[in-house]
Amino acid sequence: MSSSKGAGAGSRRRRTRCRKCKACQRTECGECHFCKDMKKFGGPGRMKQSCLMRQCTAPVLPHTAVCLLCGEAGKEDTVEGEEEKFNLSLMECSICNEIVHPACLKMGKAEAVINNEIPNCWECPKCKREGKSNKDSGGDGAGKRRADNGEDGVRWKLTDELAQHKKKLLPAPPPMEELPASAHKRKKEKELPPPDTGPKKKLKGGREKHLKKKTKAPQGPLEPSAQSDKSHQREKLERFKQMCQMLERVKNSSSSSSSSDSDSDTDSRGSEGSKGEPPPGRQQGERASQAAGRGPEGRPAGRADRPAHGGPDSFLQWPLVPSPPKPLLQLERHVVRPPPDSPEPDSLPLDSGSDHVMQRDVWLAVFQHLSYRELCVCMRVCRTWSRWCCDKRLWTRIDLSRRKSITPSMLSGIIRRQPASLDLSWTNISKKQLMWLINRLQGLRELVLTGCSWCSVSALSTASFPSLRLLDLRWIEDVKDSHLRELLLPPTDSKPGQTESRGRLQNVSELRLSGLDITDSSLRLVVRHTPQLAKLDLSHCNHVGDQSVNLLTAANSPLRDSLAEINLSGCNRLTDQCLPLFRRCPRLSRIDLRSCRHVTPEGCARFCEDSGPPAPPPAGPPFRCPEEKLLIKDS
DNA sequence: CTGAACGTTTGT
DNA sequence: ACAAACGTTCAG
Repeated sequence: MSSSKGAGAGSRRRRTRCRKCKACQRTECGECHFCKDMKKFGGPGRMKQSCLMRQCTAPVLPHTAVCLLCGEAGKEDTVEGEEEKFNLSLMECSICNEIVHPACLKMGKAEAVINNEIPNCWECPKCKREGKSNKDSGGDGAGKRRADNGEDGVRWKLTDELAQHKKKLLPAPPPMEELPASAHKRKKEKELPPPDTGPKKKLKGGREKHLKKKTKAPQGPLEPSAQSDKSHQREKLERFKQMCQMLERVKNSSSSSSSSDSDSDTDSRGSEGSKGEPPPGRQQGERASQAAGRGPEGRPAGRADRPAHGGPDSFLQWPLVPSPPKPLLQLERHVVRPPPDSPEPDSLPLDSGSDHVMQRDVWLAVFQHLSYRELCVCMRVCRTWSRWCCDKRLWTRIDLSRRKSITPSMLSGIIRRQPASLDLSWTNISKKQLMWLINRLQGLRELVLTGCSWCSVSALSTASFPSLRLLDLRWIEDVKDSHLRELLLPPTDSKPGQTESRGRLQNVSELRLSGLDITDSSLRLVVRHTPQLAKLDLSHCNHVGDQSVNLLTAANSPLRDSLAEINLSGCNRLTDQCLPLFRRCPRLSRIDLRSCRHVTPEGCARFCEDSGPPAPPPAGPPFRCPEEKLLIKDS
């Protein structure tokens, strides 16, 4: 086969639509060459090209792209700073085609030339240092560089130059004859019942046209009509693209004060930024945001029924673009599919044609006793087993904690298995990955994100989790009150008539916030918006003090009745004064006050005395209050 | 050099 | 499994 595949030094990676630029949001014109070719417009469908009016102006790297050096995807949304985002984004070199994280390159980036017209595109320092350029191939010595130009940027299809360049660099691939015969023989033949042709329709069609041309343009002079036609089309296209880009630039400079002129990114979703999303980085942010969809909607509007509600849409609209607001369309990328049912088929087909006597349920009963590793082995046995072994009953807990990176295949693997409990702690999962996941795990009951960065965790603020019972946000970096607010408050877009004006964590019964710098203002929100809370972990929260306990246990706090366990270990602002407050909570059966410097064993002893039988000696860890209220305290 | 054709990748 | 469409090849 063509060697065009290997990850070898910079084989070309196909780019894909951004889905956000003006062009992407257009509908097909139905009139250009390519539209006319499409089956839907009555054409033969041979050209397989997108409508000229829809040529994306900022094509992005596909989701499957990974860094050549470290093998990981773009991670720009795991960090905050502009520069860090850049360093962790994937950049594709327009010369050597390699895709890398700038951070993974050992060399300084000073020499690199960033192409502002195309997301995630640069001339890498390596190529620059070696003095390579993609112009030298063109034969026209006019050494125009790609980054400055207007034109090259507009023509994002690098095909011409790069193709030639490639031809030069790589030895021509073996001719690999495709006999014309083999060329026709394709599966689609059956779908092509064109009136006049037999088995050779393709060929014929092609030739027909060419013939036509020939007859029309005998030779010498280029046929004027066709020629001008084409150039006209192309001109139109280029003008259109330029316009798109200008629009985007204008928008960016006006909507974001960011210095970077490159943000083709802020484009369509710019207006949504009003929701308090962290500002996207530079053009690279494009990729992330497109993937993430950045739906501001609390709920990732399933495509199923989007009642044509008028109001709330307005804030989604695109300020500069008169065309009908389509942004919602993009959310379709996050369509929430129902978790797969028990994987088909019901029985195991044998080579003989009959079915194995043991049916799926029986096999599942067997599989249930296997470790995850063994299950994975079974999945390689046959197709049917591969499906069965993904049954969500076999994968109720998936633990990916401390994985160096979360790869696309892991993500899809998770979705296939629909776990009830997912542990992603101490991973560098990115926001877009997390968003992608949670929108597809509507049955998730436990989510552990200990030690992730808020940049990523903020993905939670864009979805709702009706099934979630346990949320673990311990030791997340950089969490501010405003962040938690975003997470805890009900989605602002909840419709007036909707009963669902409730918080996202409505049904959460266990919340772990250990190690966060949250203040009472966040706790108030917790009180209000997690009414089912039975277990609360606030250990090592520096700002938690007696007043916090007062809040949690106040008469108007729903938690007063729901709380069963509270962990306050390491909260050094707490004093003995908080102890009596716990008596307000009838269900409270476990209070962890270890390592609370200002809570004294004596105080604890008094507390226990008051609430019951004799106190134990006030020393020697752990100190336990021998009552149904279990108070844990060290010396 | 151009554009039709098409294998192949990408996303759903 | 399928639809869309990217990038390359090759006839003209």
